[in-house]
Amino acid sequence: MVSSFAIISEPNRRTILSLLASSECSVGELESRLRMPQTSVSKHLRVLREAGLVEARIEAQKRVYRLRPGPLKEIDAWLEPFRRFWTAHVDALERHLDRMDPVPKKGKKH
Amino acid sequence: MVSSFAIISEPNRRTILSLLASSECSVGELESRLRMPQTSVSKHLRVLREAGLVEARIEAQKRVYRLRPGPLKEIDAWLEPFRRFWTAHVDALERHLDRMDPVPKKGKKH
DNA sequence: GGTTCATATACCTGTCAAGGCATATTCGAT
DNA sequence: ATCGAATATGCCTTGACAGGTATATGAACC
Repeated sequence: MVSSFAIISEPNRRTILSLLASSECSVGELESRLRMPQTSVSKHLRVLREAGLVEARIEAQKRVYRLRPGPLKEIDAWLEPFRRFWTAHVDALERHLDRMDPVPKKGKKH
Repeated sequence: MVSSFAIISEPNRRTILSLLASSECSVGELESRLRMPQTSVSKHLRVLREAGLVEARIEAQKRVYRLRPGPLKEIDAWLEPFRRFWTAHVDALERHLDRMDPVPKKGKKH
C-alpha cells in the first residue's frame, strides 16, 4: 500500500479529505465543491480508497464516501518528534540545539 | 515556494528531517547514515533548503545543516481537524458520522 | 600553485502520476 | 427494453521528479 505521505501530497486530495472530515459526501457533491471534472474526482477517490483513507457506501446510483482516518495517524506519529520545536520559543530552541551535538569547545576534562 | 506536503512525500527527505531533528549534521554524516550517494543527499538538501525546512552553516569546508521546523507547522495544522477522529473510539465515531449528514430514514415529522 | 577533501551543480534518462477525453458500467424510472 | 443519471475506467499526453554519472566550486594544506 502506498504511503499516506504520498497520498496527501496532492492538494485536491487534501481538499477531499477535509470535506469528508466535516461530513460524508457523494461524488457529485465533491465534484461541485471542488469545481473539477467528475472523472478526476473519481480517480482521486480511487487512490484514496486504495490507500484506506476513505470508504464508499452504495446508495441507489450514488456512492457516498466517508473518511477513514486511520492511516493519517502515521503522519501524526511522524510529526511527533518535531512538535517540541515549536512549542518552545526560538531562543530556547537554539540553546537546545547547542546542547544537542556537544562540540568540545574548551578543555572540559579537569 | 513548494508545499511542505510535497517535500515530505519523499522517504529519504523524511529520514533527513528526522536525523536533523535529533542533531545537526554535515552532508558527509547524512551521506553515511543514509547509505546514499553524496550527490543525492545534496540534491535533497537543496530541495529542503529552498522549502525553508533546513538551513546550512558553513564551517571550514563543511556545511552543517540544521532543522528549521517552521514549515512543518503547516502539516500539523492541516491534520488538526482529523485528530478528533482517533481520540474518540470507533463506535463513538460512527455515531458521530451518523449524526453528521442526517438522512431522513422514516417519517420523523409527526 | 597544485592537490585533496567536502559539497554543489549540470545533464541525461526512466518512471510515475495527474489531467483531459472518450467510453463503459450500473442502477432507477418510464 | 430503453433512457438518463451517477460513477468508474481506459487510453493518451505531458510534466515533474529521483537516481546516476560526470564535472564544477571552494576551502585548506603542502
